[in-house]
Amino acid sequence: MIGNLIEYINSKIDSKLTESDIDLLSETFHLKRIRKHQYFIQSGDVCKIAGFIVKGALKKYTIDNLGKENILELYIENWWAGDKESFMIGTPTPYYIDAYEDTDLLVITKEDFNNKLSKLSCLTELNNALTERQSFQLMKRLYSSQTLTAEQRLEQLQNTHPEFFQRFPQHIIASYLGMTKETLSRIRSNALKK
Amino acid sequence: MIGNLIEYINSKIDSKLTESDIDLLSETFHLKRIRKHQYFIQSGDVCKIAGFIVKGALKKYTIDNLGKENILELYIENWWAGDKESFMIGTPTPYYIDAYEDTDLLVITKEDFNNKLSKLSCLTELNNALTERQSFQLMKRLYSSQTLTAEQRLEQLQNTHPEFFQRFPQHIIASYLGMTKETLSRIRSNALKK
DNA sequence: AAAAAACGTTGATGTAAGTCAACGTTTTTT
DNA sequence: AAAAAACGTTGACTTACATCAACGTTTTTT
Repeated sequence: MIGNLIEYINSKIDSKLTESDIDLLSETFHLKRIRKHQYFIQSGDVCKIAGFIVKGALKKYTIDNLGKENILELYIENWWAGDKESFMIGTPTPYYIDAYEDTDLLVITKEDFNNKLSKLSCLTELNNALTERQSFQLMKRLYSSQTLTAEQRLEQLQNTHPEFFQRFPQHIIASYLGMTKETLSRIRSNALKK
Repeated sequence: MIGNLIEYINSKIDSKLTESDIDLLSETFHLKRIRKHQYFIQSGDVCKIAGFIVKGALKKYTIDNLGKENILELYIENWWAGDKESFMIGTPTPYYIDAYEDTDLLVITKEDFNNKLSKLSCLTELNNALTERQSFQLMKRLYSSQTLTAEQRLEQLQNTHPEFFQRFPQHIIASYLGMTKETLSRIRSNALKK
């Protein structure tokens, strides 16, 4: 289990993790299993853990006053799940995250993150790099959301994250793209006719 | 001029800048004046400088194939202007940034940022904190863009950034909010009738 | 194996917001 | 002071996409 995390970190940093780094990681991260449809976090929670996905798939969303899910992020293997703002600052999260497949996570508490992992400078750097990357991608998604048509947004997602289409059903993809499942279905059937 | 930057940094960090820190900053940042309508960066440029706004107002936007501006960010005093992705990674920017008012910036080159400022750990930390904050805000804007009506988005901006309404004309605010100037105008006149 | 739930599609209809165009007012330029 | 540009508003019309509803298929649960 922890092997996936080690491999992931090594692939993202310039140096390599030492034996003692790996020991530290092994005793700090814990396995958490979530079955399909179970929550990882719920709106109102303070997000006290962050999780690295070893296996499985999750979705992050809000629920509006009509009970409709608005999906904001999709997560699969080798991604981090959680609400970073709530985790870092300690504010209640407005989001839900639940498992779309049975999922294995390696989780870490805020305390361990602050106390134990701050010693691993490569991890702090990795965290910073990921935050930065996340912010670049959000900028692009915001731009797409404001300026592209539903059809263009679909095409873009097919280019940037083709794997999502293998893992999530169409109505979830549609919500992630900010459109209804009916619209997505019609776009696809029109595309076929061409 | 540099006083504004010092004051800004001191207000954002836990400690205070030392005399030698201030000397380093003074010799690293340079004043750049941009007159109204001039570009700070243009699409295709590699963004080699980042700028702290001492006085003035700028807008960041793309231009679509019909020549229409899509405004992504608005900047005023005490903000940083630039395309961070292009600045950090060295890729050509897809954005334009130009001055909406005559603007004074304190700018720093990528080389100086890497070589000189890496010595100031408080600045690296500030940079990381700002990136993180930026990413949280982009998440909220993405959510708003995908789920709120034009009217709700306007109301939200009036709460979060009332200052924009003093500094930018309505058609710029409208574009920033992802709607047309006509829609914004109609929303406001409807709101008045209530 | 049967029942229930989840999923995807299609048609009819509704609507929020965009487009186009004209016009008055304010600001900037010369 | 005159001309030009920028700005904001309003009306008529269009459109992309949402909503509502029904139905067939596939997957999951029991």
